Amino acid sequence: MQSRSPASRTGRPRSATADAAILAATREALVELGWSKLTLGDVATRAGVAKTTLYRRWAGKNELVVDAVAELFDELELPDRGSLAADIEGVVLQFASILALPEARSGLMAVVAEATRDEALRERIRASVVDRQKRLVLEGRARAQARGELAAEPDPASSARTVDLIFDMVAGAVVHRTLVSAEPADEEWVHSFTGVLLRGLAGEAPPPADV
Amino acid sequence: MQSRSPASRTGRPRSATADAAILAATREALVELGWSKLTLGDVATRAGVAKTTLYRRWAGKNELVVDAVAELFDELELPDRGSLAADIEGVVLQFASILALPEARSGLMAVVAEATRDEALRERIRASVVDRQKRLVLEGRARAQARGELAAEPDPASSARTVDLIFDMVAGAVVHRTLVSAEPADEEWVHSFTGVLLRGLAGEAPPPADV
Amino acid sequence: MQSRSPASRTGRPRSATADAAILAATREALVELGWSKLTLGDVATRAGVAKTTLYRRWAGKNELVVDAVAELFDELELPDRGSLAADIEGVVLQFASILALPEARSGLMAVVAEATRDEALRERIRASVVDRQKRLVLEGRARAQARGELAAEPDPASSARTVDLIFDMVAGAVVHRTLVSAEPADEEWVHSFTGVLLRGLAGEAPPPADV
Amino acid sequence: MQSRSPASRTGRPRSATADAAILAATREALVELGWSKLTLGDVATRAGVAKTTLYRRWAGKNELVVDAVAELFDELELPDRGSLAADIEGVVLQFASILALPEARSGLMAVVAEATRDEALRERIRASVVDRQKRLVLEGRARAQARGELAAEPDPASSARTVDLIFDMVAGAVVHRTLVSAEPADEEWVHSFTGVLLRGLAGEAPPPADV
DNA sequence: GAGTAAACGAGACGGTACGTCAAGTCTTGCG
DNA sequence: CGCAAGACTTGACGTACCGTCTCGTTTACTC
Repeated sequence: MQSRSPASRTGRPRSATADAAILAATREALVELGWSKLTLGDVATRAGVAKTTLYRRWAGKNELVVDAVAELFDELELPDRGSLAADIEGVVLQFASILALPEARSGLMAVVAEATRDEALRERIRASVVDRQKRLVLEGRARAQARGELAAEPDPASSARTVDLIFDMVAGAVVHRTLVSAEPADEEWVHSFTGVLLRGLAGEAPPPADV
Repeated sequence: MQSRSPASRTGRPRSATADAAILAATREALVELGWSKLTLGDVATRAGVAKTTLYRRWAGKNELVVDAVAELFDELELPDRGSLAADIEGVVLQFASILALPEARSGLMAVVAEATRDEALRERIRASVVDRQKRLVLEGRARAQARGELAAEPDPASSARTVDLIFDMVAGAVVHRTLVSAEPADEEWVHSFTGVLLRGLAGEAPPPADV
Repeated sequence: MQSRSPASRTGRPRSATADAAILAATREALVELGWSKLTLGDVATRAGVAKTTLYRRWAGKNELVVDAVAELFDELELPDRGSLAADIEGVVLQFASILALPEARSGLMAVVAEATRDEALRERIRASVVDRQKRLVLEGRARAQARGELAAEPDPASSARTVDLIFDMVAGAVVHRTLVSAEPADEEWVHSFTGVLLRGLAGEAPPPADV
Repeated sequence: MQSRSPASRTGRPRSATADAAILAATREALVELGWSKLTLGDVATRAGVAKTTLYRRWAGKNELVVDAVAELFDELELPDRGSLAADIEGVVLQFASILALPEARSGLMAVVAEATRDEALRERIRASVVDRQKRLVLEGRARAQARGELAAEPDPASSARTVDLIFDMVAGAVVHRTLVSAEPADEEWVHSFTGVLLRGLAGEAPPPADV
């Protein structure tokens, strides 16, 4: 999250509870106010903390919100449901349920938007949010290959590209459904989505003539 | 965009050039400053217009940026490339090229983020950005069905659901690739993406053993 | 009040009623809002007149208010009450009753304050407000000299100085009483004031021991 | 001037120098621009202070100017010149010399005008400007009574009324001479004024026939 | 268990932008 | 050309947060 120079061993140590209180207050404020009306002064007040304490730990609103939202993704995991399709549906539903939380909806897109002009922020998001999800894709694929549902990809570079592609497709679709179309990514939708993802558009409907 | 009561026929009419100047200035400022550092006062100055003139036409930053970005999507069209796959690749590339513009990158995600807490804004985005793209999906599908590449869907409700799903998948994947992964949605990527979209994950790689 | 070039004889003539309506609306606004919150746009609306019409006649707020307030002083006159003391009391009470009107209180001091930095405005005030009152002082003195209550002053320069002095004393005292001390200049006060003015401080109280 | 709750002992203390700089800047701006063109933003800039700092201490232009002008009256005092007439001339000259300052001319009338619609402002003016002067009248009268120039007034209520009357007459005359007539209240004028004030109009000229 | 160094709360500080308001000017079309 | 309507530029308003800076106070380590 944030670290102090290892040399500083003297003086009063930072309050551990303050960190937690600030992140909780940030999420609370995100729910009530949304990203754009969230102010650091207000967060500090909610957390029962002085503004300086907050600035001692985070550089600004962006960094703070990334950390606050990232904690929501801690619980993601991939239970083995027996088949690739079921595994995908499971993890997509988990992802969708997080995006349904107002604190995530408000904050996530906003920091992504900010990150278009801030490389460090983009890296922070990648490290604390994206990679945590991408790990599940890797895990799911390995499992599917073990089951024989997917062939092994020998070339590591091409393999990485495929993972990235799939991840962009999964995460992108859920995000777009949830935030842009503003419709719930419920079980029915996830099922349809998984169908297309696995079998393609053509395979979805009765098989085409030839192609 | 914005309209006045049709009854108001008296008084000095609004300057038509001002509108265009403001929207152009907004895009310019988006490129240089990005969403969060864009200020309406600065936009007004760039447009050679008073702040009040700007506020007379738009309620705030969000509405202004939506309109400014929406104009970028005016040029989208779907040339007939002969096959569904080629059509998809064509339109996805067009979409990706717009998202590659800095004025779109900076602004689009931000207004979407704002829209999570503002129904009217969400509707404005849908009307001026999303629907303009969704039309292409409809058109492409009709063409594919005419070619026999896709079967006709008799049930209109299910048909609409399918269009929405495909649209979320296409737009979401491109957006995620471009803004979150921060990698270019170039021809190679679009080709891979189209492959998965049409034939599914399983069909992408060399066919699996059995299943 | 204001004049147009005598050459302009063509075109639509100015509405005579507009002038009266504007001045009346100005006084109404002075009562309701006071000087500082009075706006020309509001006056125009109250008068049922366009702002341009107002600006065509007056240069600004100051000039307009002077004219609006000056009309209040039109009615001042000096009935012959038989003695200098009674005449003074009469005119002072008249003056006080005008200053008791909210439209005068609010506006008069404000334009005087503005006039400290605007020679033309000061002249306008002098012409339309001050001189109208000073005339009464002259008249009253002539009458008193005719009655033998005051000796004639042969030197015209010294005579003018005395009139100015008396006028400053009378007007100043009433204004200060009314606006700064914020107490009514009622009959009792006017009587005491007139006593001091005519007989002096020493003569006011029972005569001092010696001196 | 302005005070904070005595309990507030925490937090960064207010800068003492800022207060002085602001008041000085206010007087400077009054001289250069006059009341109506004085803006708080400009004052803040002149004082090298942020606008917020200014608003933290004063509610608005009126209060600020009253305090800035009030400081000019700090130096008023009443040296014993040996006779009532000489004392009066002395203090009136002092008062006139303050009113001759452009910072006082511009500001004082304007705040008085504002005070006609603002009880709190009127009280503030009374406390910081008027009472400071009225004290001198009281002192002068006591001294004159001690000298035997004036008889003691046994009734306290009537005594207070007399002081108020004299004060309105003195202050009103000087103000009117200076600001409305826009003539200097120089020694000659003050001498004439004192003559009338002490001996009355009748006593000023060669003694009238009878009365 | 005294000293010390950093964290802490409070809140003032210099800034920047906000969104609004009024001033005074400039088109419109109608009379 | 006068006039009502209303858009226009300009510039100040008073507010809200920003991120920084004192203050005086607390709290843990260290000697």
